[in-house]
Amino acid sequence: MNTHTKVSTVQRIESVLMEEISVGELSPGVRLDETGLAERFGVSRTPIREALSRLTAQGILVPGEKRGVFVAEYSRQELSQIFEAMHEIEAACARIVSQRLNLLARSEIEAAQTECLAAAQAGDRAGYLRANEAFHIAIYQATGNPYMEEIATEFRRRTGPFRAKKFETKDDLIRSAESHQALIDNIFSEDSATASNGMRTHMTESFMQTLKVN
Amino acid sequence: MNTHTKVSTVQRIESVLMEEISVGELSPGVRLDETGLAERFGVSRTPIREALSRLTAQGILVPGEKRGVFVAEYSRQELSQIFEAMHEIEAACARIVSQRLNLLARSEIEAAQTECLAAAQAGDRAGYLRANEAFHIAIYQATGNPYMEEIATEFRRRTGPFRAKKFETKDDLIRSAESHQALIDNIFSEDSATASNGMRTHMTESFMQTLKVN
DNA sequence: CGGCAGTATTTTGTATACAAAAACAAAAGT
DNA sequence: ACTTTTGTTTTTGTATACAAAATACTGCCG
Repeated sequence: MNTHTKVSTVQRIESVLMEEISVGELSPGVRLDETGLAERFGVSRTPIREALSRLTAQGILVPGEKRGVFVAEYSRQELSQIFEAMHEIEAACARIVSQRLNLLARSEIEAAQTECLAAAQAGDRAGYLRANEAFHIAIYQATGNPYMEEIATEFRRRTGPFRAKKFETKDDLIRSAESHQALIDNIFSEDSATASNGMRTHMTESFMQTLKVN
Repeated sequence: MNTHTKVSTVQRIESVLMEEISVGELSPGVRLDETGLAERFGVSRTPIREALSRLTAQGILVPGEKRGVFVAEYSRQELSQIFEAMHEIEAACARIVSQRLNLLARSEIEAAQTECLAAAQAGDRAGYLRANEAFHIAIYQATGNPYMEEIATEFRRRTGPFRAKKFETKDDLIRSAESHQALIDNIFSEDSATASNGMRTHMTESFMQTLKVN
């Protein structure tokens, strides 16, 4: 449960499942099976149960009414509510960043945007998904507040499988990468209202596009 | 793990520990002991381990470097960062409520405030702590967004033991309850900027007072 | 053919056992 | 007296066993 240098079986299982969920390999609504996973990972049920229990404690999995655990799924309304909360967090992050931007954080955001543009120009979808996440995470880290980062990242993870569906064509990637520039300009404007409103605009567009493909 | 009508041993243990942590009975930094808890609850180590693991997954407990789990504690700086994040969430909640306040939510907030005033006038500290939490939770629920409610409640839980220390005398209770009135006026003003700025003022005062006693 | 009861199977929650790692205490060496 | 080594105890992580609950399947009856 608490090894620092050696990753415990529980941690390993938890990480693998989390990754599969966040990239959509394990789709919302899918049932996870203790004994099947025990065979898959070559361990007893004990660490499987612990990993599954930890993931339910984090809301990533949800228990069935009587039995079974399932990958959390969201209705259209729930997704709207999640986006609303995410919208507020992202706007707050943008405001905080605009008020305390330092050279290092600024260069990290710009480097992340450079990666986004490169992946988009190359039509590399998987690379773009990664670069897009890294771009947003650079903004959260620029807040200098790990708790803001943690919440924002958690919302990103929850919406990840749904947002990913809006990136299909090379044009989709390019359009998204280019929209980051306006966002950066707003955040770097040193005006907190401009920064948070710029992020609100960006998140509203993201939400509208996500609704279209889900 | 997922019984709806019957509370499992794991859930029971988790709830009891969570409650003890949030009221400060289990202080930050205290070590929790599997075998001691197994004796205390009259069960084997298995459900204890699962409950402890779930609480570490939620950040409520933290693993030691090599062994043991401890109630999470926060430095002054960490507490500041948590308050900053909490401040943003609470301001966002106030803004959302001011934009969509309905009669039921309004009456629930006012009823919660009535309870606060009564507990304060009676000098009932424990009652006031409960009523104060219920007041803020009524605001979160008035957002109509369970995700906003969830995050805000989580921050309240994290800061609970620290905030509780500022309520010692009857005067402390009365002052706090009276400060809610300004907050309510701002939220009910139907102006979202007034609502969020009112909440920012309230949270800033709460933070300053909390720093004084911690 | 549909519904019900009984049986078999699967899933879940927990207890217990075992082995490895970490911590502590005592003894031996310098 | 201090340090190192060895032995003992405690803690941790996992496997296995057991019992209870839930579900699926089959056969019988109206």
